[in-house]
Amino acid sequence: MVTIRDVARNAGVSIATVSRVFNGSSHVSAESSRSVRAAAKRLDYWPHGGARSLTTSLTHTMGVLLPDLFGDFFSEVIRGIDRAAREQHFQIVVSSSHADTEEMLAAARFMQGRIDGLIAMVPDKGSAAAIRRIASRFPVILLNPRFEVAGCSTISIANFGGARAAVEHLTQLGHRRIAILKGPGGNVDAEERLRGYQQALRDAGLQPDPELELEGDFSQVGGHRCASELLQLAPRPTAVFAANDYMAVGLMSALRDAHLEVPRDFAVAGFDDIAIARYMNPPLTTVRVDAQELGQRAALALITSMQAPSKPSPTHTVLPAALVVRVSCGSAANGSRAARSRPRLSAGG
Amino acid sequence: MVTIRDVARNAGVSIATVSRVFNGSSHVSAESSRSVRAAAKRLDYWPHGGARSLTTSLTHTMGVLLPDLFGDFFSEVIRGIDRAAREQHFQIVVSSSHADTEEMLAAARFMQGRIDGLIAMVPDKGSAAAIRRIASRFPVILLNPRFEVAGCSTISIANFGGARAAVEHLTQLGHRRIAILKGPGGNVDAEERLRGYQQALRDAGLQPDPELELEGDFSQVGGHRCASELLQLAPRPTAVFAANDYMAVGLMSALRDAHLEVPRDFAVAGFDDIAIARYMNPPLTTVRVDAQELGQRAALALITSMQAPSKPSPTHTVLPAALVVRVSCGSAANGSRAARSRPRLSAGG
DNA sequence: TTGTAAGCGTTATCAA
DNA sequence: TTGATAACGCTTACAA
Repeated sequence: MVTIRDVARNAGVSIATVSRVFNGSSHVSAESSRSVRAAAKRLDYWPHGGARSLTTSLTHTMGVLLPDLFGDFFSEVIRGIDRAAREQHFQIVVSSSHADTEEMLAAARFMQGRIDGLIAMVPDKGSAAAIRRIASRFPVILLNPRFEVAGCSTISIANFGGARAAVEHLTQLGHRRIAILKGPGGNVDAEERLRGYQQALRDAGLQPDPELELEGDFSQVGGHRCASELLQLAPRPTAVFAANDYMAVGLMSALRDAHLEVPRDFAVAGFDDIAIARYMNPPLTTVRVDAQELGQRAALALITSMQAPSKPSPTHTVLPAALVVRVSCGSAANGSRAARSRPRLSAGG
Repeated sequence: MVTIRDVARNAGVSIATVSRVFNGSSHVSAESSRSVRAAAKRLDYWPHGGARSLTTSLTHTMGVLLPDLFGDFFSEVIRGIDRAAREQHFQIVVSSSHADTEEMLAAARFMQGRIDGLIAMVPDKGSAAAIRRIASRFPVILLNPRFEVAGCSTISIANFGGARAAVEHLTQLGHRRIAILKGPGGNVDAEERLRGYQQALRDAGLQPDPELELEGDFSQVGGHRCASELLQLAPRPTAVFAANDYMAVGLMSALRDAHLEVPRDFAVAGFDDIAIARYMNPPLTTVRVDAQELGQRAALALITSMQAPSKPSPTHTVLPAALVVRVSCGSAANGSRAARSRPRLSAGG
């Protein structure tokens, strides 16, 4: 390995001078600068990032803790983080799928001394104490948090508002018996979307009915599985709100297998607006969430808070979730030809 | 920040002893060990990873260089890497979307001293020299490479064989005029799949026709856009092989808009077997590629090569791509009711 | 079994 | 403008 010492020797200067050249110090003669650069090029010298950050205690790296990396949503979040990070000349170290709090803590521990700050998405409430411990060591930005952590900025998605808008769309189309495919138990997003669903029902003078709340798991397979359960309900619902698009995809496929037609026999709405939603058959009415922006904002917030001279007071951002009306909910319940509702935005959570 | 020195002082021992306790050295008395652990707990001591790896010159981290992070494929690759890495107690630092070779090189340079090895996916041939430079500093595993780099192990996907199998499926169904939606120019995967398509045609005694090779870009929008071009071809093709599933999705959506039915009016085959392929309407016949395994194998290969006492000779693995027959290609060309071909595997590249 | 001290490859503080 | 040299937080001979 070529070190700063080799370059110094080769250029006939001290290591301090080499360091100065590479860090853009102005107090270097043109002559020295030239010979240092020449030597570095000759030797193909690459500075050792680890050593550098040991002295500066700046790593120019941010950690990312996610529950999983599966599917459009997480990949878009990471993409957003990566994009914003690169623009600010930051790298990211990613760690996901922690079986339990202990494993998550181990990952964070490992990052100690390798990152300047952390972006964490922790859907599990039991990890609050762990996050607090982590947040006492470096700046932490929380994504869609279930809990408050003193001093941590948060960025969330308007799960409640988005779900409410989707279900309101269904009630306005005349549907009275609307089922929901819930997300996995204990998941914040799932719970908030369920709340939004229930609120929209109440807003329409309907009573939430536990029988209509089907257990899902955010997966296509899960959505597919729910279909039979759905079809056994009596009287049969006329509409379904799937708490995410993957479940809607699975459900619609199962309905097709059962020779049921969407939206004629069932209105179906989803959540997330995954890339293929608009290309589905029929195109899926869903709630758009900008996962990439979630990541981007988090990265920017983190960099801001790391570069702040004193610990800034935390901010809490909620990204809007907008209803996107396509075809899968049809125009009106039970085939009656009511006016088709227009696309509308739901601004808050 | 609590350092090893604080723990030593608090426990009444030297820093060497603290270090020994944390590194599981046997030459420590039970008494010392106990008091060190107690002190560490009291102070909530977390070792500084960067400092540790400076002395050991082991970072327990691997770098990942990808062209992008968009879509199912890359997210599954990262997921596979992350999974295998965690099992071996490795972390990953990710960097993607490098506009040019210079930017990619900068990312690798930045990683110097922070990683033990690198997994790189570089679809651009012009980066060969850069990769060679990188590979001279630490072990590099190449994913789907376009070029050879001395000493680098590679893991690829059977693009050629998979595409050939898909198109062979179409010819066996009786199709004679088969178009292809090509991937972006300069992309290895795209080029290999095109080669496979052409070979399958020749195998069936058909002459590849440039007119039938439509320019695509691996995106849904691109697939959608190709539809009109496709429909203007005279005589009109009866089948289309899309070089990836996203384009197939966009194409099928456009065909639907044009009141054309798949597979009745067009047989459509894709490549990748993305998560929703089986749930599409109609379910998509495609070529399955295990992106996660690609990542997993790469991580394992990297760890193996890093831990080898001497530089091991490079290996070149090709992951099979298996044809998955669903509905989108129908049973026989032009509505004739030929026997439906069975799912079959294509083993090689 | 323990402690002292010499690194690891940098940056940063002094004098010169 | 330069060069010694002391950090940075840790591991690891080597001595005791």
